[in-house]
Amino acid sequence: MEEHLSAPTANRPPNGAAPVGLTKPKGSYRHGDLRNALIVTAKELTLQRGDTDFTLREIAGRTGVRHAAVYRHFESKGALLSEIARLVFEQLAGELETAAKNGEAPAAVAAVSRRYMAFAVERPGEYRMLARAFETEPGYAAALCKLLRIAIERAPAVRAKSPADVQARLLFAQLHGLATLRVSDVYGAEDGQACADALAALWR
Amino acid sequence: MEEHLSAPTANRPPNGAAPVGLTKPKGSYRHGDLRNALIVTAKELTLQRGDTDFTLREIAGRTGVRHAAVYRHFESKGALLSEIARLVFEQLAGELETAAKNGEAPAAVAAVSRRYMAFAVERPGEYRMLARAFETEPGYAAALCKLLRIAIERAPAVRAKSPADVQARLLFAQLHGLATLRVSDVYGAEDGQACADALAALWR
DNA sequence: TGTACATCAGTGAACGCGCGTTCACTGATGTAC
DNA sequence: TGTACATCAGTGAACGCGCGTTCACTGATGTAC
Repeated sequence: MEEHLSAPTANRPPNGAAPVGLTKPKGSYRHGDLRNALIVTAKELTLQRGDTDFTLREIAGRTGVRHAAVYRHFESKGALLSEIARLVFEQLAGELETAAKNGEAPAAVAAVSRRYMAFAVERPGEYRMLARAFETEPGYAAALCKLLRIAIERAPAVRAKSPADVQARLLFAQLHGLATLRVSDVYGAEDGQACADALAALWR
Repeated sequence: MEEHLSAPTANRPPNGAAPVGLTKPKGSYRHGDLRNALIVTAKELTLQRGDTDFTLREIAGRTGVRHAAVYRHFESKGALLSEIARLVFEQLAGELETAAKNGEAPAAVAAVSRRYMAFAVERPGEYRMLARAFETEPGYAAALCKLLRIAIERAPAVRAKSPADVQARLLFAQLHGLATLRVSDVYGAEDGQACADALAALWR
C-alpha cells in the first residue's frame, strides 16, 4: 500500500484500474483516497460476511474514518452501493467477455459458465450486491446475456431450437439461479460443482 | 390452500376500518381469527407490491387492528414471516407433487416446470418470501428438489448422464433462477415464457 | 525563503424517523352458580 | 333465569434502538506573494 500524500485528490482516476485500499497517512488526519478505500472496505465486508446489509458506520469505522466523511465522496449510502455494484458488474462482464471470445470454440459455453460460477463462488457478497442491482439496473442483466450469446453463437448447442437471444437469456437464468443457491449456501460446494457440470453437459 | 379464508364483507368492525380477510363475529370487538387474517393480509400486500419488506404496523392496520395485537398470535415479526413462508412452501410443494405424479409420463418434467413458473408469476411476492426462506430453511429447497426428481425419474432426459438427484438440483436451480428474474421483472412476460419453453425443450 | 490566506476532507454531535417490542389496562366474552 | 366473576384478545402509549443524514466547525494542506 502506497501513501499518496503528493497525489492531488482532485484527479483521482475516473474509474477502472483504481488503486487498492490505502491506509491513512501517518500524522495526517486526511485520508488520501477515501473514496476507493470505502469501496474496498465494503467489498471486504461482503466477502467475509457474504452479506449486503452493512451500515455506513461499519464501513467508515473499518476504513478508519467517521461515517459522516462518507458524504464527502458519495451522495448517499445508495450511491455507494450502486457504485460498488457497477464495479462488480464491470469486472464480471470483463471476465465473461474474455471467456466467451477466447479459447476453443466448441467449449465456449462451458468456459463462460465456469467463469460465471467461479466469480460467484469467489465473491459471494459482491455477487449478491450485483444480483440486487439486477432489479434496479436492467442493463446489467441484458449486457451479461449479450456476452453469453457470444459464446452460444460460437458453439451452437446441437439440440437447441430457439433463437440465440432466447438461449442466452435461458443460460443466464440458469447460471444466476445456480449461483444464487450457491452463494446462499443452499447448495454446498460439491452439489454446486456437480450441477455446473451437468449444466455444461446439457448445453453441449 | 387457505386463500378461501376471505369472506364477503358482511360485518364491519365498529371502528369502521377496512380489514381484509376474515369477517368479525357480529357485534364483537374481537377479531375472531386474527392469526389467519394477518397471514392473508400479508400475502395480499406482497401480491400488490411484489415486495417483502412491510411493517407490522402496515399488516395490522390493513387487518383493522393495532400492531401490538400481532403479539397475541405470533412471538415476533420473524415468526409471522416464517409461518407465511411455510404455508407458501406447502402450497407450492403440493402443486408440484400433483404435476410430477399425474399426467402423461413423458411430459412430467415440462408439466412440473410449467407449474413452478406459473406459481411464481401468479404470486411474485409470496415466491420472494419463499426464496428468502430457502436460506434459513434448507429443508424447503431439498424437498422441492425431491419432487422434481419424481418427474425426472418418470421421464428421463435422453442425453442426461448425471445421477437423478443432481439432475433434480440442476432443474431446481434453473427454475429458481428463471422465476427470480421473472418476479423481479428483469425478464418480461414474453421473455420468461420463451425461456421456460426453451428450458422444457432442453430437458426433453 | 517565510508568511498569510483560502480550501475542503474529515470531525463530532445532533436530528428525525420508523421500526420492533413491551406492558398496564380495558371490556366483551363464556362459565359457574 | 339472572348475576358475579375470571379470562384474555386487543388497545394505547411508550420505550429503546440504530439507522441515514445534516451541519457548523477544525486544521492540515497548497498556493500566492
